[in-house]
Amino acid sequence: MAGPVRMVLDGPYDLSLSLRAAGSFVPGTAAPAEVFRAAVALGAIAGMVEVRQPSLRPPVLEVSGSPPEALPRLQVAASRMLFAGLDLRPFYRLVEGHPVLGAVAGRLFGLKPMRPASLFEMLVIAVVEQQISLMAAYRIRKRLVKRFGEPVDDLVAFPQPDTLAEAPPEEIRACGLSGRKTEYVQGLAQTVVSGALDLGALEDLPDDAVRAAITRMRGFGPWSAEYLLVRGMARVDVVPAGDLGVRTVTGRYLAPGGVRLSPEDVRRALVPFAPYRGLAAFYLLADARLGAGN
DNA sequence: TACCAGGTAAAAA
DNA sequence: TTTTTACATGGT
Repeated sequence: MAGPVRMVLDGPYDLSLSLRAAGSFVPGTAAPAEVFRAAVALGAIAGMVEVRQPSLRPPVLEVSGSPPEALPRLQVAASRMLFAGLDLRPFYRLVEGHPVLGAVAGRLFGLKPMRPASLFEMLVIAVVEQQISLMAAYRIRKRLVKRFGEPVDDLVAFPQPDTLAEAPPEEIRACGLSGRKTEYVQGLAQTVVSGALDLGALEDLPDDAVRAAITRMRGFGPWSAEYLLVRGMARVDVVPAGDLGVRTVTGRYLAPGGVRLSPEDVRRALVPFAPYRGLAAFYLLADARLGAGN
């Protein structure tokens, strides 16, 4: 293992809190971790990266990883996964004084989302999570990773597009995906392998162009495109307003009576938080999860 | 047991 | 064109 490399972030960050929040979205939550660890695909092989936070103020991160020669790339990957480039200060200024979001941001000071190492993984997760509970989706994802992923130490990197493209459909179904979702995942994998969809190039496109590129594929509707934008691409103003979890939590926190909102009402309720509407929704979801005793 | 859970495409009306 | 329906798993 090489490193650590030291980074100082712009604006507040609390890795421990962010790990706890990420864990709260996953069933069977393990004991709260202080160290972020992930397997990262590096072309033909996979590497492993670890991140620690020795100092909260100023927010310092220490990144280590293996193999040693991949440390620079692993550092880039870790920065990406932890939203290291996102400065929370303008968001906090925006919600300061808001009766609900101000209080939530105060409780969750330093919280940032986490995202998968690749947009491909985010898109597969989106398909897996369609319609079924996060609990069920998590189990299915774990089976996919175990069956098709690349082991590194005690971790497993998410399967590569070519692996899923070439896999026998029945083996993907055996992980718990429906026949239809198996077609979606393999269609995505083939589209990426063939070069018809350049995931790297998406990063340079505006939101609407990304939406169009994603929804062109069978199995990827508006929700999946918005999920990719906000969760995978850090477009913090994007909100999947049709998302059941978002509709429920925005209702609970922002609507009189606390009832689940319609997608239109979700958009209305989040208007004051532009250009951070997606981040605001994430804070509400995290607050609900963490407060619920998870 | 039935129903719901961070949707989508395809069939039926 | 608009409205149903099928899909798979896991918790309650």
